[in-house]
Parts: sequence; C-alpha cells; structure tokens
Amino acid sequence: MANNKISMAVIRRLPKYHRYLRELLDRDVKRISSKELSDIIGFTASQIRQDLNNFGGFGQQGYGYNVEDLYNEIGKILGLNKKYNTVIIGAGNLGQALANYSSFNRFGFELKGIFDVNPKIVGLTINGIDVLDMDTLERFIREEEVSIAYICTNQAGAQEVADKLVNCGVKAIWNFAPIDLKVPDDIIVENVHLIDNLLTLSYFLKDANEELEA
Amino acid sequence: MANNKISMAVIRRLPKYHRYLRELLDRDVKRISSKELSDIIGFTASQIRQDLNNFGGFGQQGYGYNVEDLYNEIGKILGLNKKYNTVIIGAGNLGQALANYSSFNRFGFELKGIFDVNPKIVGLTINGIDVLDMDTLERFIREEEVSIAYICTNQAGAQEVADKLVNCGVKAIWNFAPIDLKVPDDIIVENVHLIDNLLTLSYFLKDANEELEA
DNA sequence: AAAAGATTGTCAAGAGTTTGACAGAATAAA
DNA sequence: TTTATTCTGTCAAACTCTTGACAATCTTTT
Repeated sequence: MANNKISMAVIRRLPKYHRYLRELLDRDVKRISSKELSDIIGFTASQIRQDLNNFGGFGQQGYGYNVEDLYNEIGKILGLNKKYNTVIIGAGNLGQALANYSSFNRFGFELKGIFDVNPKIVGLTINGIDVLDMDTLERFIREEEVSIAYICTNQAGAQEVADKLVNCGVKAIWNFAPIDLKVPDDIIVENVHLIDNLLTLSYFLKDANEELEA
Repeated sequence: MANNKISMAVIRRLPKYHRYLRELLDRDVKRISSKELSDIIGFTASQIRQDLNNFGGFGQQGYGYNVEDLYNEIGKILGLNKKYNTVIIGAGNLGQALANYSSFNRFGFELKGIFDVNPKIVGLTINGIDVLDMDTLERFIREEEVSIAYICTNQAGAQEVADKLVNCGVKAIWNFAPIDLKVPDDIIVENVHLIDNLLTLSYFLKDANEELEA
C-alpha cells in the first residue's frame, strides 16, 4: 500500500468508491470489474483501475475485484478502522442537525460533547449528549482526547474558536462557517461552504437560462 | 462578457472571489490589485487575472480592479441579480436548519414552502414558513413557480422526490441526501455529500498520523 | 510635460489529470 | 487439457489547469 503522493483528485473520489461498494455489498454482489463499476459510478474504467492502483493491486486479471475486500481496503485507506472523538462547537440549528446524525458514529466518529456560548442552550441534551459551556471547552478536549471538532458557529466566532481548538491539541476541523480559517499547516481543515455551493448552482442555472434564450 | 466554455475549476472559484470581495467592500477598500488579492485569497495573482479574464477585462493597467465593480460583476456572473423561488423537501433537522438560514434569502433565493411526509411535522411553522404535506408538492411548485428545490430527505426517499420535482418543472436541485440522483441532462444538481467530506477529512488525518509514525 | 512605477491581459511553458491501448495473466469454456 | 475470453496493471498520449514572463498601457511622481 504505497502512500507516496496520492493526488487530490484521487483522494476526493475515494469516498464515492466507498459508498458505491457498500451498496454493492448490501446487494450481495461478490465481484465487480472496472467496466461494470464504471457503468454505475460514472468514472471511466481506466480511471477506476488507475485510481485503485495507487494503493496496490486489489484486482485480479480475468476476474475483476472482490467487492468485500475492496470495500474493506478503501475503508482502511480512508482511516475508517480508527476511532476518533469529536465535539460540535455551536449548538444552533446546524450543530443540532449534525448531533442527530447517527451515520458519523457508524464510521467511527464518536461525538463526545456539544458546546455553545448561549446560556439558554447550555444544559440541554441533544441526542443524548449534553450541551456544555464554551468555558469548559479546553479542559474537555484534553481530558476526552478529542481530535476532530465540527465548527458550527457563525462567521464572527469561527476563527477565535479555531485558535482555541488548535491550542488544546485538536488535529482536524470540519468547518461549516463561511470563512477560510487560518490554522497551522499540520492542522487538517475540511470546509463545507454551503453558500459557495449554492452560488455555484446559481451560476449553472443562469447559464442554462441564457443558453435557452440564445 | 464571453460565456463560452468556462472551466469547472474557474466556476468553483467564483463564489470565493465573491465572498472576499464583499469583505473588502465592507472594509471600504476601493481598489485592489491581483497581487494584493492573491495575498488574502490564496490563489496566485496570475490565476486571478486569468480567471477574471474569462469574463472580460474588469481591470485597468497600472491601477488594478475596482472592488465594487468587480463584486457586482461577479454577482451578475453568478446570477445573483435574479430571484428564484425555492422549497425544502424534508423538514428534519437539516431541513429546519436550512429553513432558518436567512443568508440564502439575501442572495435572492426565496423560500416558499417546506414539505414533509410526517403528519406530526406537517402544520408546523418554521421561520415563518408552513410545513406542508408532500401530497400538495406538485401543485404548489407549479403555482408558486418554484425553480430550485433543496432535498433534505433521507437516502431512501431522495430519488423518488427528485423524479417528482423534475416532473413538475423544477430546474435545479440542491441535494443533501447521500446518493447520486439520476435526472435528465438539463436539470442542474449540486450535491452536498457530508459523509464524503468527512471521509476525506478522515483520510488526511490518517495520512498525517502515519507520517508522524514513519 | 516627461519620466518612473505599477499592474493588467495574454501567451507559452510546465504541471497535473484523464483516457485509450495493449501485453500479460487469470478465468471460463470447449 | 487446451483454447478462447476476460480483465487487470501500466504506459504513453491527449487533455486540462496553473504558473511565470513580459509587452502594452495606465497611474503617479517629479
């Protein structure tokens, strides 16, 4: 499993492979060729073979790929054999929505705490997890060995929260605030910029309308 | 404003330009050079000039770009001068969270209705919008001239909902269900696959840990 | 009014990504 | 057992995207 310099394009496709393979597994499909997978996942067969080969020869000539093995291998590549403790910062609508998602737990991301500054929200229980005061964040993170934090605050508070998190040893941030956080190089940040996404949709919609008019 | 074949890479950067330019505008910055913008946005100055030039010469040699003009131009390119009516399908946690976001309205996406199958939820009011029964979806969309739908159902229901939406004339779908929807070519789909995003984060986290060990 | 400085738009080179082709190896059929 | 078929892993070509370089041109200073 050579780990040297996998390209971003490949990495971003891995979760999709994982998702489709789980589906095949659920349907009790035992083997699949790159051609068949191509038909359902929409990447070219060549790309699929090239992608998978970045991590080792999982396939067999004349046979294809064993679905279960490949699913497990990609799971390992994605680090899903590890367990991580997580916290949510900001118990607004989005924070609460994420707290109620059980699928994250299934993949090994265990939610340990939810934090908020609003005294009206602190003390509530969401999906069995207590909402705690932001003042207790730093001790909690160290004690519970939290390595991933989901930032669900508004834009104004996000950078300050990120600084705190980095300071007490959080390794990765899943950021939902509409801002690009400034963090040290070794901290992993994955952004979900909803507005950016919606504006992209808007671009294509405008574009489609203009083509109709032309 | 030539509209011929803008590359995906450029399109996905446009919302970020828009976001940073709004920030500059809020700080009353009047002009900016590609070099200065490069420093704050993190793209190379060359890329910025090349990106913007896809849509016309907005800059002036020796001066740079007028912040307000550029902000407005990019807004127009993104279609933000248009107004669109939207609905949310699925009034679970995520649907409710989106219903409470006022920023979408500010960009011209007006939420007209929220739909759900659960009789316990139907009849509620979220952020001033009634939750309606799914049975009334199709008439509502036609009557209110809805062109964008946000799918916030679970995976199981998403494709059926998408089929209905397409059938009654919705032009674009913002999909939050963890599935790749099958829709006709002229329907615009923008996905927010949260799990995919979290698994990508997981990959980088594992990768960083392994490098420490090595 | 002229000279110096700044900055764009554009081109071509460089880097990264995707695709098609095919030898070689395994499976399946005869 | 032999032959035909399937299908991977890999290479190189084609394509796409990013970067650096610089002439042209506008702004600012003298």
